[in-house]
Amino acid sequence: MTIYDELKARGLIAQMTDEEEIKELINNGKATFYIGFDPTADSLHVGHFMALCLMKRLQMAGNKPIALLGGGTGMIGDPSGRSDMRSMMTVETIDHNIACFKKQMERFIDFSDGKALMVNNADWLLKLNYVELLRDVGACFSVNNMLRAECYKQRMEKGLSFLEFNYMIMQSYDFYALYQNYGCNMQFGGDDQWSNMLGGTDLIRRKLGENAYAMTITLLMNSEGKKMGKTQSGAVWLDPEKTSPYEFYQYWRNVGDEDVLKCLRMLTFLPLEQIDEMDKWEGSQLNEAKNILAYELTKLVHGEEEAEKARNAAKALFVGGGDLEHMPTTNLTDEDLTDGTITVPELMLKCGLVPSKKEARRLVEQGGVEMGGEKITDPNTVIPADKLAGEGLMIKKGKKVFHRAILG
RNA sequence: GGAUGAGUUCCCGAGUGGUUAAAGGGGGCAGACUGUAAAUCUGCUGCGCGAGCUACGGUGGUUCGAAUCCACCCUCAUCCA
Repeated sequence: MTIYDELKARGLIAQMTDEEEIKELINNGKATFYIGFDPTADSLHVGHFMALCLMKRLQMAGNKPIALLGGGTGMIGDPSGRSDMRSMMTVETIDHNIACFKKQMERFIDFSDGKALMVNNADWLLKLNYVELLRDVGACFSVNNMLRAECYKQRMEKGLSFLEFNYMIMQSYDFYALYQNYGCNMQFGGDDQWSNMLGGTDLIRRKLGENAYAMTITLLMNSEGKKMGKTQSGAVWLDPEKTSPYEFYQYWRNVGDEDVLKCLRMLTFLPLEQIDEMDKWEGSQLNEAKNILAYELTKLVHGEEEAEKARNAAKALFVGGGDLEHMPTTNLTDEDLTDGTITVPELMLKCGLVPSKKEARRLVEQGGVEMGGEKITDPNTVIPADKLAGEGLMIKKGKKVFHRAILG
């Protein structure tokens, strides 16, 4: 199976400029392609992870990836897919985020011996001279066309600043620069990047009279049409400090029935035959598919050891047996106690299980809290220190949030 | 630069001097049912044990009392230049 067919079979391909040419390039390892990552946060998330997987897949097929860090484009902010303006980031934030991205990418993509490159568009974008740039590439862009681009159209009502309007030009310039300096002939990106990417292939054609290609990958949406990889408290991060391997595992363990197979195809490296086999499963059998999905992804992102721990913890908590050692834990000290005791709302707050004590009280009143296997019925219940000693106290919030509090 | 309109709690959006921690919806959380799924039904949804405190773009003011009235400022949209 060719890499192109595989990508297609996994449902990863959304749009592309020239199917035949692209097939030819990537199937024969002739593509030098780039994917851009704007440093909008201090960790990569699931969307980035898909892009990294794609890089890896194409790299394994002999193509050369360039990871482009958006130190320059991050100064502007991509309006694509947003209904409001991004808040501007300071240079310090951008630099810090880039450093974080770098660390995470290196774990995932092999950058040794020039097998892949990592470059920062700050290196060329920041030194551009305004008038020079206008004369150089400004004439190649039609404002009429730009306004027709989906990413701007959506903003015509809410408003679009000139700053953001220029994002497409910056991204197009990136492709143009990479094409000239690194022989980069393809760009990949999320489907929301389509118009920005076309800007680049157009620019290369107009300026150099040459062809470059673009292909987008399907955005990972759940069956309700929402972007996956988001929780009510924000993104599912790849940084274990921001989203623990256990939480990460649980996120995937809890995807909807309709979404499991899609996720397996798009996100894991499991052979397609195996996934097709699982496609026949139905009903509660799908739970096994979810276990596999969660395990595979945790393994990819956090390594086998962490994946095992997360799986064991989940097993212990939901099924019984297994060890409880790796469940989410908060260590308390004597200072957290008052006269050797702590109230239930306070304890839950310290464990980060609730945003406020009020919320904890509400939960208790609604019968959503168990401690040490017993339902708490009175919010004023006081927990003595000895219950928190040793193995600690197991707290259950709702049906599937488990936490352990240990004193000392 | 001119004219008009808007900024409300996580989001959308009602409210236009006290009875408003603020209708309604969405989202979220909890309970029931389940398969750690979906759908459905029920309850909750600013903080505080409480007295109470903090909130309606910002700052001042009028008033016994303001999200609601006044002044100035900021931000955004629409039309005109």
